[in-house]
Amino acid sequence: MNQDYTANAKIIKALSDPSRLKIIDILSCGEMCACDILEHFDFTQPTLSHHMKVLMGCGIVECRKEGLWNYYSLNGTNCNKLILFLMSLITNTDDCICKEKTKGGCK
Amino acid sequence: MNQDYTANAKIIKALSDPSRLKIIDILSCGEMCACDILEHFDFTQPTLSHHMKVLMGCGIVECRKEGLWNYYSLNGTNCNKLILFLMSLITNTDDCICKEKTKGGCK
DNA sequence: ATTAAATATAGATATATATCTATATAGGGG
DNA sequence: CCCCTATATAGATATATATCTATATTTAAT
Repeated sequence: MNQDYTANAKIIKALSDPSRLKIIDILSCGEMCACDILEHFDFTQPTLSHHMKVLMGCGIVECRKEGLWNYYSLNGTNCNKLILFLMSLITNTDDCICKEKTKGGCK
Repeated sequence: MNQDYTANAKIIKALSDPSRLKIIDILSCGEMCACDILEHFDFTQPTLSHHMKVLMGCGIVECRKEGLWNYYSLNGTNCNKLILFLMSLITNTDDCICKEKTKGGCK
């Protein structure tokens, strides 16, 4: 399997959860500490910790530690790369995996 | 949980698999029947059937039946909607879920 | 040093899913 | 009607994951 598919699938998988989409939405306003993010949700602190780990594991979110607090923010570059990947994926480009259509019968 | 998050998470989850990303890439060239898509993969026909069901279930792929063959194609409108959702998600907009940053301490 | 607060980790559980083999269904051709 | 091909479904299995409770770690303040 092409490495691009695998690497981007990991990022996309990190975004495939409603709670994590909401976290991304929250962080789009700027950096925020975990305890303030948590107030937007009904789940427990360890669950948020898990979600943040997933989002950081794929490079879409970064963390700045300051005293007791973890300040999280979006990695804008990686967000943009994901958008560009998806746009190129759905766009018929010259280097597309298939060269010709199959209209009029298979094989 | 906001309905947008849930609905889009379902679409994003459908794209969170390397094989399904490859299928999207293949379909970006135009419609293709299942048997021809299958030739790009090592897994079995029922597995492809499963993947196509997932991709259709979220509205990102459509199917046109013709005789024995199923011709699959991307739903361009829904692809575009997904891109737009992601772009609005990572962009700090007026209707963002959080109104102010938390610089300088939490709570 | 003790305490309190923020976060992380461990372990458990329930659910989802990617894949397989085996079988069923459906449509076309002879 | 019978066979072949394309696709779907059923059922099994192994793995992943979202969540919880309980506990550990880290850092600051007193």
